[in-house]
Amino acid sequence: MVNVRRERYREDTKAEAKRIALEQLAELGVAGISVNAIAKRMGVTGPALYRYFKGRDDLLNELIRDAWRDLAEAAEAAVAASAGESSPDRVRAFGEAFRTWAVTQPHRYLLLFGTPLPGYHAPEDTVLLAHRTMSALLGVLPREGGAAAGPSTLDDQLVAWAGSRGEGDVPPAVLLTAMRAFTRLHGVLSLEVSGQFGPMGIDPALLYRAEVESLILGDSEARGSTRLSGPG
Amino acid sequence: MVNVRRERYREDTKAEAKRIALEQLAELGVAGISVNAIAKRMGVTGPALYRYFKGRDDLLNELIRDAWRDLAEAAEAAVAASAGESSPDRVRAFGEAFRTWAVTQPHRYLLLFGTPLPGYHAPEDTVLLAHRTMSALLGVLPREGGAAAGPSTLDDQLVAWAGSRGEGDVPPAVLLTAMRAFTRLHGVLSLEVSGQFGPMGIDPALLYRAEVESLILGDSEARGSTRLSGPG
DNA sequence: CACTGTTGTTAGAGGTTCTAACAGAAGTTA
DNA sequence: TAACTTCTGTTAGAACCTCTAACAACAGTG
Repeated sequence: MVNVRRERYREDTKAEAKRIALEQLAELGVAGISVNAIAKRMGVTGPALYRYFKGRDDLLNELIRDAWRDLAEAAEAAVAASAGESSPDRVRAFGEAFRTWAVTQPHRYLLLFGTPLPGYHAPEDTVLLAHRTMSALLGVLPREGGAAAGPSTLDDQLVAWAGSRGEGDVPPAVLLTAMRAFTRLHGVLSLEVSGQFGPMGIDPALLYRAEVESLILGDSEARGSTRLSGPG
Repeated sequence: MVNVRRERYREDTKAEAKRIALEQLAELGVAGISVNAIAKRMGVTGPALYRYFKGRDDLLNELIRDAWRDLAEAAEAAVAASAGESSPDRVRAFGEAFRTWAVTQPHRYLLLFGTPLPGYHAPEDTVLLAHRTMSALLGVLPREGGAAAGPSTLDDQLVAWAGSRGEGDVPPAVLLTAMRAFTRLHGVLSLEVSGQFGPMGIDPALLYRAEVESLILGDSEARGSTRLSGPG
């Protein structure tokens, strides 16, 4: 029998350290996460925490992995909750869940999508967790014809990527749509959580929803305002 | 006569410090920028540099301002060089310039669009420099009808923002197009420079160009693949 | 009871930002 | 030229940081 008691204590200690680290992250960003300060707040000396994390980077990597898992669960929950609804409504549900997750904890969103840690390379399990969010999005997109979607090179890359992730049956057109949906939503969210809209006095939620609708409508409203090349 | 000689020496010293800071930024990110290390590399002791920068944050703020100016100049150059061409071609030119600037110095792009420095609030002159890039984009978009573009609230905010920046004559439809163009391009670039496409094996340049074309075509190709709501 | 592994401690090396007090050089003015 | 002011550099030091090493105390096991 492996000492389950020690194991549990160890998990609790790590969890509390990460909880405090998230508070520091919210307050002063990644640079504000200090192993020493966490230890002090837990009532132990600095080096004690090095029994639980190989180093500061190890702690940060765990925070990143936790965040990816958390985001994936939020996306999957929204997708599951919208089961049976129309594809547009499910895309809206995904979009709302994605944005809510981001704006309620912008520091965690930035941990995933902001400036990467120097030298960071996502380990395989983290890549897998990150893919789950994309997979949730793929689940609510309609499966359309298998015609070529974009440049053949891009199509090939998309198919290869999906195949390596166990989604080999998704046609490239849908993969491309998912990818573009993701980059568009992220484009708004990224600028929002990094405060770029602040000085402009623009409500990013409206812009975000406009982008969601544009994806759903296939940008048909573009004929009215977004289209750059006129009829003449 | 104000001491022009000292002034020049002072500017040169600051410029060299910032040059080294950019090298550190490229190598180890913002966290790798050290006033002490810069001073050592310049052959002086650490505190000497505090005669030139109030503190580390002051140095970082200057790097940010420089980057915004540099980006604006790149965008303006592309727009100027494409004078006389069609609007779609000018949008392409802007898009290419924007992307080239970003991918040739990803650390600087991340300095502007990545995780913001904790507590950072852009001073007015920096906001102005940031706006110049957006202004360049506005310059290559076709001026279309003044019909309502998005939700009236958003339209109002866009008009108010443009008005405060001396672009009161740009109709909201064009402002909205510019804003959406910017978020879409940034969406791809952001994920590219933060390395998110790496594990996917996807070439972001192709995705980026697809987004540029989608803006130009008013997403008419959406009927083929991107549209989510089918005809039936 | 003895042994092993885990968890905590203190000490310390080497790094950081930044302030204070001081020395000397450069520029200005009488 | 001499005196004065300003600027630029120095060293010393406080207060933080990460992380390693050596040691003590504890928990669990044969």
